[in-house]
Amino acid sequence: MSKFWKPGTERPRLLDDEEGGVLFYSASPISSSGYGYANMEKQRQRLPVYKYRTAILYLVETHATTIVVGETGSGKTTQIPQFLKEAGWAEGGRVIACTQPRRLAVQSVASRVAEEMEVKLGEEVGYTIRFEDISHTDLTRIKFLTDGVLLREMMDDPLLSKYSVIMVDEAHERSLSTDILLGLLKKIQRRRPELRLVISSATIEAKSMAAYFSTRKRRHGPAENMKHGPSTEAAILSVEGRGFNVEVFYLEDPAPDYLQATVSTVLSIHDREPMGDILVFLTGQDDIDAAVQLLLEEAHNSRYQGLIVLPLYSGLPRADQDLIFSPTPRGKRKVVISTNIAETSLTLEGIVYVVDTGFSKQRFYNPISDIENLVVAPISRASARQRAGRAGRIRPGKCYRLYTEEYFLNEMSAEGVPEIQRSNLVSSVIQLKALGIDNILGFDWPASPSPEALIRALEVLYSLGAIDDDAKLTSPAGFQIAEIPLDPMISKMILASNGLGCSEEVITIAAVLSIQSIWVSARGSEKELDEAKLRFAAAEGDHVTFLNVYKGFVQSSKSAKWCHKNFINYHAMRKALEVREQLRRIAQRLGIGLKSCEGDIQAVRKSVTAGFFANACHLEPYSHNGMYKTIGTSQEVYIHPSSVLFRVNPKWVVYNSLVSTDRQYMRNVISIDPSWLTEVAPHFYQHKQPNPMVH
DNA sequence: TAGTTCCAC
Repeated sequence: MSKFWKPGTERPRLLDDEEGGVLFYSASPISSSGYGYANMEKQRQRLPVYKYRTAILYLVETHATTIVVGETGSGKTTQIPQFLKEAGWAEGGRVIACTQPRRLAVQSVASRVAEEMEVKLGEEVGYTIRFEDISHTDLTRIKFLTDGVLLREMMDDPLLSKYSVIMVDEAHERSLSTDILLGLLKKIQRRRPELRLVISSATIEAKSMAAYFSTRKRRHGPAENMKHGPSTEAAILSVEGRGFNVEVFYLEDPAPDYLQATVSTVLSIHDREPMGDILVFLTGQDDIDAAVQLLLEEAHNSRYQGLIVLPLYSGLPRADQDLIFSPTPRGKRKVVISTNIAETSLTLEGIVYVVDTGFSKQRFYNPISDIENLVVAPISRASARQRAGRAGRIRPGKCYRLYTEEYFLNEMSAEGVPEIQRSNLVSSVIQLKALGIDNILGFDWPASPSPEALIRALEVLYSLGAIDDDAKLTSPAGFQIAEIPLDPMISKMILASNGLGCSEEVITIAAVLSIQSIWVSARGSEKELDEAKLRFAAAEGDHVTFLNVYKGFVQSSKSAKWCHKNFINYHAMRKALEVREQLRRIAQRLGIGLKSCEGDIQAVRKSVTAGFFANACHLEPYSHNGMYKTIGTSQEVYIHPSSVLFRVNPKWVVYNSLVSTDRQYMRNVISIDPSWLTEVAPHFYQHKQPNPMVH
């Protein structure tokens, strides 16, 4: 039995014990199915946000920016856009926008609001996400969209002039596109004082967010301007949520092995606590598979019968993910072992117990080495609170934190590092350039990225020919690269394929590169996967292999069965088709004629080189273990074992990306002729001539 | 012979 915690021996803690933030109210819940007699309007009135209707409308009327602090279940996302519409903010052809970081949220919130307003989705209430525009130019008054889509809309309409109010939801998550959007909206406000912003944020961030939106440069215009316009001080309004109390327990002493602590805590809950499902937060597939294995072994023990153990992570095949949502049979207890996908992206009903290991995998970017790393790191207090909240959705719950209270209060950071400070910024910088933001280093960000990361991004864009000596977008290349919604290196590859007569093929490659993985990696069938890969493997490398897979998929009439037989992820292939179709349309708009090279693979390889010349590597002479060195910085790198070129080790290669584990591994590799480097990127290689005589 | 949280245009 676990020696890490003792039920009943610790003082129960409510979640509002730190920093004075009231996080969960124990008001009685309302499920949408629980009140058969209540009509939609009555349900709306029961939401906590309803009693703030007048206050919200007053603040939006009188303030340029209103920050609404609201916890899960407050109803802010579905109700505030409706309040605004009812108050007239959508009159005169104007539109109310509400952004979300995730596609799924956009879809579900939009259909909920259309239902409440009793209108057809896509007319008065609509939504837009990538690949799906369910909105109507003339009819739609409330529009839900991802923040990425709204950023794209700015390319056509930089002042977002059709919107009267823009609500940015989940701003506390500090995703890359949310932060860029906030920075741009602040700029737009200066030009459009009539625009209103509503920003939904979590408790702790609210003040710094308000300060960000309140600092306004003094204008030289007449004072009357300020008198008649809305206040430029951001208003803050707090709305309680409607979760249940969640009791939080901490370890008395730090756990030496969080995997073991997880297993014993789960078994202990199963042993002593009333029925209710358990959600465990671990870091990645490896940990999760190991924990599932350990628990399944225990489940054979008769004491622990009745445990249904399920893994959950994004790479899991769809059918396995769906098991999570099947109802728990009577007398059984479901244990879901998940990555942080269950923290925000997926909501599981029926969870009463949460086990929080205090770690997650996080991306970190080093602008000096230009390498993005995925590392296991401690979560923030905000994340810990979010995880705990997952236990309080259907009734009062319990959260077991596998770390000490002292650690939580004194060691954990209050907030995570915003994504913009952890990422490669090449895509973001070109997007800002395309919107006319010339002074990238002076841009007023909600959280400033490091100057090194910005400079590195500018360097990459310069080497791609996307910006000139004055750091201005070049015409037409820079504008075209910005227009294509992909990594600029991939966009450059597509542009180059035009002149080389292989745009058909290169667009396919670009589509496949932009999705996670087209292979099915089921545990225990690695050998079969490798065999399947060999059926498609091309001597030139992974990019050409993708072309073979795509061809086979199309020849099979896009069959799911064919995919299954060949260890190919059917859903990934469907997505690749969608991306390909979008790229085809954009290419046509840019005047890139669709042409097939009819098997002239050298043209394809040259196009890849034209985008990824900066990732060129050569095999170390006399290397026995396949060690390569990068041309630019002479870093040691190796071909990833999942590549078809693994152990083939051509002398010269370019790679799509690096992953760092114990070594730096190149993923998606293609062999090249080094003379192409000076041919496709003379400006880049004129001072560092790759020497074809190395071998 | 390794193994990747998540999101998005």
